[in-house]
Amino acid sequence: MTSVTSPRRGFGTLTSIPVRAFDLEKTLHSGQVFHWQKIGAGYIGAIDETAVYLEQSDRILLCAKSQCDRVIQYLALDHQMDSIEATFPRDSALREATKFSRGLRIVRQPPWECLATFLTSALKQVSQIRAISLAIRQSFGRSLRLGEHVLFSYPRPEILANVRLEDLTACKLGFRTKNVLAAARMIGEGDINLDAINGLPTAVARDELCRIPGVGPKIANCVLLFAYGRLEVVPVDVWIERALRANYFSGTTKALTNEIRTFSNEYFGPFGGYAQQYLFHYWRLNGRKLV
DNA sequence: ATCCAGGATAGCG
DNA sequence: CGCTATCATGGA
Repeated sequence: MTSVTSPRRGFGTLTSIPVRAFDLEKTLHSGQVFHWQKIGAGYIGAIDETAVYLEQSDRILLCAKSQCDRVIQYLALDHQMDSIEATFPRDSALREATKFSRGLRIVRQPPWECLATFLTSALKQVSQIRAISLAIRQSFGRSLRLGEHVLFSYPRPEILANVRLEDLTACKLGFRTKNVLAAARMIGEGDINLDAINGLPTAVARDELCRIPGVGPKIANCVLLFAYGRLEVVPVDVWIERALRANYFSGTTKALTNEIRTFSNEYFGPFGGYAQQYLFHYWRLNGRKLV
């Protein structure tokens, strides 16, 4: 970190963090977090209960000096991308996806908002997940001022546990409403301890998360990867399944979903979560061109 | 209009 | 165990 500072209208004095193999926009728009808003050359959003402004130009990331440590942690700027990518299997599909997605980081998201957000993600498009996240934040979150802007934190489980069903339904969660309420209550009552999951082996942590209604293997894996830093975990969604079918099972017409799941968490290695996210990002933006 | 979306689950055989 | 219908809602 350097002492270079730079003033930005309304966002106070910003500090420069040198970064490499990092792309802010890719990271914030890769289907991990859904609440960041583009403002001019930068982004505003909440990291937990703190309002943050972020702006990147080339190999410099700007943020408020007092928030540097938090930002570095959240954006996982400490990940050694060269070492991580060196562990990838060397096939052409992943190589292409890696070239396209380089700079994307797997963030360290607060567990509760990650869990709740992915509970709302089932059978929804990214744009709708985003709309739901913003609606829940605006309806029940804490308002945070940032210069002339107002943004909202994700409401704590104790808050959501006590909202009226119809008020949450108004956020367009559809059939997922009752699952979010149930999750908020389990955590509010201490039946599930999200902090304690940090200390559990991944398989045990996954079982624990799956006790929550609406959480199955895929959503549990998303939370393990995006909130608990289990970088070996590979969530398999419809996009990844398509990408894997097309690139690794092209001959076999009827590869079972189960086989694909088994394959994915053995083939991609100790940082399979990153490989998965690169493939997801590439495949989602480029359709089926990659074969 | 019809199909699909970063799935999970109860209910079948 | 494996398979299927179903769950709200909006976008393509």
